Amino acid sequence: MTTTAKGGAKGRRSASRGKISREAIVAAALEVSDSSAGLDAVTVRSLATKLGTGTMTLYGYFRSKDEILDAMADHVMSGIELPPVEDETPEQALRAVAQAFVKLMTEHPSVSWLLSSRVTRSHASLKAAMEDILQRFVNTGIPPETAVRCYGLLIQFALGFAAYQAPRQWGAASGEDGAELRRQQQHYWAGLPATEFPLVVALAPQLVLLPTEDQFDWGVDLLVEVLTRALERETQRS
Amino acid sequence: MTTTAKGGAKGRRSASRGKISREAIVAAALEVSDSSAGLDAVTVRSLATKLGTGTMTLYGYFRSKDEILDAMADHVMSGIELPPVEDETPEQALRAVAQAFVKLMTEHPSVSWLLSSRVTRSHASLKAAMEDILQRFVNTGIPPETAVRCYGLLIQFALGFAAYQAPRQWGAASGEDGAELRRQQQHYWAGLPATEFPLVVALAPQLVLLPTEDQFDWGVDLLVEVLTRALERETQRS
DNA sequence: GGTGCCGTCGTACACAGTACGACACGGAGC
DNA sequence: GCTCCGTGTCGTACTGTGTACGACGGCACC
Repeated sequence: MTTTAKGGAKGRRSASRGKISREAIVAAALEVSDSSAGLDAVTVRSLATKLGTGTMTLYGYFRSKDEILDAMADHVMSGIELPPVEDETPEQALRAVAQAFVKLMTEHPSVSWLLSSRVTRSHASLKAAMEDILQRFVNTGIPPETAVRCYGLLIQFALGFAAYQAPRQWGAASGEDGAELRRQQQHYWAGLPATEFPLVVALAPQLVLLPTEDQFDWGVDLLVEVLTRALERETQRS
Repeated sequence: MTTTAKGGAKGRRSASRGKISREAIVAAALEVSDSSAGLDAVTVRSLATKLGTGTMTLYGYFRSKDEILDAMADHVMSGIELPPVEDETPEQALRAVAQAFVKLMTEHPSVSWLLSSRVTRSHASLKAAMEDILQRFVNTGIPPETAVRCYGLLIQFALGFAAYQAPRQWGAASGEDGAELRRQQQHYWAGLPATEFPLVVALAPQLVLLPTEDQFDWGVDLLVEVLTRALERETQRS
């Protein structure tokens, strides 16, 4: 390490005085971002006042705000709950991982944004999750190279879904509920000139349903099916 | 319209004096965000100086910076190039749309972020594209409701892929090239303790390839295959 | 009882978006 | 012709952001 890095080290001697800690900061940040105002409300100052400290105190625990965001992604990712591994078929494994991901996303909607920019960034629990998931896939007989691709595809799908869904939830949290928001959106689409946008107008009810659980399940079903099929072909060829 | 909205109207009498216009602003913004510095570099002040005007002048053409970002997404989306429609199978249509999307994303990498938060936002060319794509799907015999789901799934996949890939490209643009970046990342993964992360270490070469064109094609192939299969089942059941 | 170290945080700076109001100009009316 | 006004331009300033600097104060150790 080139810099002295006295501050960010994890070793900090048991939080000497205050009840403030890395964990407390991350918890506060997640609380803020998940409730109402979204990621934008996560501000160094807002976190500081929420924790009852000065702004600059936080910089004793993190070198920058970006590091706080990383820690948030890290923390959320570490909370991924995979059902215990027992004898699994590839299909079961794929589905379990997909569902665990989407659970994560719906619990921390705002963090999907973080993750989509930070999955590649390397941190402890993130890596651990990656290892776990890959291991799980390989255990079911999926060839390692294919396991990587499955991993990528599933994450990508889950992230895309969450990112697509998140704005609605934010809107919902900041006032009206999701159903009302959908209703408005539907009327907007339905209100377009039918001669110009016949399909959009006709399919308005379906369009607003795009970011629903149903849609996600549909996608997962499809993905799992095709992945398992591809796997079968692969294994039986070799 | 409740407000007077004298400024933002499109009608502005032919840009009276300067060569500045809505289009010029959007073009400058895209130029900035696509080159080197990414979306963060798109700043009202930076755009103004790039256009040789005062900062506040831009607010005569857009009501807020957010509106500029919307216009960027709008413009990019309007540039989507779908091959001419002729007799298509559902599979061909799905593939064509997927490829058009990813082409868009790779041409304007930074904008994938915009789109993933703004696809649902309703603007002219965005809607037009949606209508076009839906129409195309329906023309090949895909039932309208399923067409909507295919649309959602493909967009989601493309956005997820682009978002996953974009950070690398940014990094690449701001100094080293992509290959070098991948090499570093690979060594990072390979350098983890092998006892703790055996699979990550072993699969480092594959992991860095995740955000590659190949990976995208693989995903598209899978998606298209499974969608067409689902379609066949659906049509033959009814 | 010093003495030094380290966590805390008040202050300040650069930069973001944007509201307000002054300025300058081109055309309409006399 | 000059005046007046609408409209496009933009200088200034306000709020809010992330963060560097340096002063303060309490604890452990000699």
